[in-house]
Amino acid sequence: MSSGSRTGDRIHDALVEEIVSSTLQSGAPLSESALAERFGASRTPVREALSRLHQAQLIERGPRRAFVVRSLQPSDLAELFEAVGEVEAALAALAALRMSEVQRQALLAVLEEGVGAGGAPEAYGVANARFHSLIRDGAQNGVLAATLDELALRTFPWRAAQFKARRARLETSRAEHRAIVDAIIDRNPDEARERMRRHIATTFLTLSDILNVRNQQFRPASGQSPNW
Amino acid sequence: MSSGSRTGDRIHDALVEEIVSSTLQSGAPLSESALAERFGASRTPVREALSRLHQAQLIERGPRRAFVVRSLQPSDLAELFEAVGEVEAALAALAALRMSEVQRQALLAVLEEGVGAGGAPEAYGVANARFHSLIRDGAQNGVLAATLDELALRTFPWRAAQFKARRARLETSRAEHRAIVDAIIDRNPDEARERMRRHIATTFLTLSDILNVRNQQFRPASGQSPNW
DNA sequence: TGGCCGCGCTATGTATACAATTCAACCGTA
DNA sequence: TACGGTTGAATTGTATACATAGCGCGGCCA
Repeated sequence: MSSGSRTGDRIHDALVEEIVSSTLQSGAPLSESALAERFGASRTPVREALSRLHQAQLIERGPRRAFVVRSLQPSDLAELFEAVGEVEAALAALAALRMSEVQRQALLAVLEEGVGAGGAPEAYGVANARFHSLIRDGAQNGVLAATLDELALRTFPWRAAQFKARRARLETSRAEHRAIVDAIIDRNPDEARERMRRHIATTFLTLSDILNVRNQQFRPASGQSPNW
Repeated sequence: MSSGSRTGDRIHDALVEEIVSSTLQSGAPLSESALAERFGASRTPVREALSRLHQAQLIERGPRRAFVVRSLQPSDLAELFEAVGEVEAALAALAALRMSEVQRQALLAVLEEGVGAGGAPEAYGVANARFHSLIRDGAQNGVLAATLDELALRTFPWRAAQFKARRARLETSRAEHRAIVDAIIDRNPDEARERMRRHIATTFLTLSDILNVRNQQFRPASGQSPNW
C-alpha cells in the first residue's frame, strides 16, 4: 500500500508516521512549499502525498485552502470508535468461523505473552497488537481487513496514551481478550462479535475518561507506539 | 466529497460515473495524456483524479505503470460483498436502536413504494435505493456511512444488471426488506443485523448466478442505474 | 473615528518541460 | 532456432513556471 512512485510515497509515509505519533498535532499547518523544501523535493510529489492523506481523512482543509492536521470533535471520535468496533466485531465473528487450528493455537498463545512480562505496559502493547492482528487475518477477508486498517489509522493519535495512563485497564483488557478468544475457539461467531464490540467500546470509554480528566480541550496526546 | 479544486474534481466525478456505469469496462486503459486531451486539461488534474480513483480501488496499475479499470476476481467480489454486508448489517443494528419515530414511519412508507408500480424493475430500484439510504442515515454514524459508500461504490458495476435479469428476485427482495423493517420497528438490533446480512448475501448469490450463467468470464455487465 | 473598498501578498491550482523507468521488439550470436 | 542483450518508444514521475483565488491590510471616504 505504500511503496510506488518513490518520492511521493516517501513523503506520504513520513507524514503518516508524524501524524499518528502526534509529532504533528491537530491543526498543524502543512504548507506545500514548506514540505517540499523540508523533503528536498518539488511541490508535485508533496501534493500527491497530501492528496492521499486528505482522502484518508488524516488532514483537512484550513484557511487559504491549505491543509492542516485534522482535529476531531469528541462526537466524531465516538463515531470513529464505534465504526472501528463494528468492523472489528465483524472480523471476530468471521474469525470464529474460519480460523484454522494453527491460527487458533496462535491466538491462545498470544494471551499468555502479556502475562510473562509482569504487566509491563510496553510488552502488553505488543501482545495486544498481535492479538488484534491475528483476528484480523483469521477472518480471511482482505477487504474488511483493509477497511479496519483505514479506520484504525485515524484513531492512533488518540490511543497512544491509554495504557501508559491506567495500569488497571491492562487487567480488564486482558480478561476481555480471553473472553473473545474463548468464543472464537468455541466457534461461536455471535459471542465473538458481541464481546469484541464491547471490548472496543470499553477501550473508548477508558480513553475518553483519560482525555477528559487530563485536559478539557480533548486533544490527542503525544506518544509513540499506538496500542489498544 | 466531490467539489474542491475544480478541474480535478470534474474529471474525477466523470470517471467515477463512467466506471460504475461500465461505460469504461474492466481493464480499460486510462492514459494520462489521453484523458488530459479528452477533458481539455493538462495532465496535472488528471493525475490527481486518477490518484483518488486508485485509492478508492476503482482502478489499478497495469503495464508501464499505467492505470486501468480494476477487474475483480470472483473471490475478490465475494469478499467485497461480504464486507458490504457486514457494514450494512452494523448500520441496520444501529438504526434499530436510534431511528426517530419519523424515520421509522418513512421506512415503513418506502416498503409500499415498490408495490404501487406493479412490479416494474425501475421503480423498485428507486425504492430499494431509498430503503438502504434511510437505514444508512438512521444509524446516525457518519463514519460508518461513509465506509459503506466507499465499499458500495466498488460493487456498482456488478449490481446494475441484477433486477433486470430476474423478476422473481424482486419479490423475495421485498420480503427481506419487510423483515428487516419489522426488526427495526421492534427495536431489535440483533435481528436487524442478521436479516440485513442475509439479505446482502442473498443478493450476492443471485448476482453470482446471473453472472455465471451469462458468461463464464464473470465480467461486469453493462447497465445504467446501479440498484440492489 | 469607524466602516468599506481595493490593492497586494501568499498559497494553492494548472500547465508544460524534462527525467527516469518500464516493457517489448529486434538483432546478433551460439 | 533459441536465447540474451541492447535499444527504443511510450508512459509515468518530477520539477518549474505561470495563473488564479483567498484574505489581510491599509488607505480613503463619510
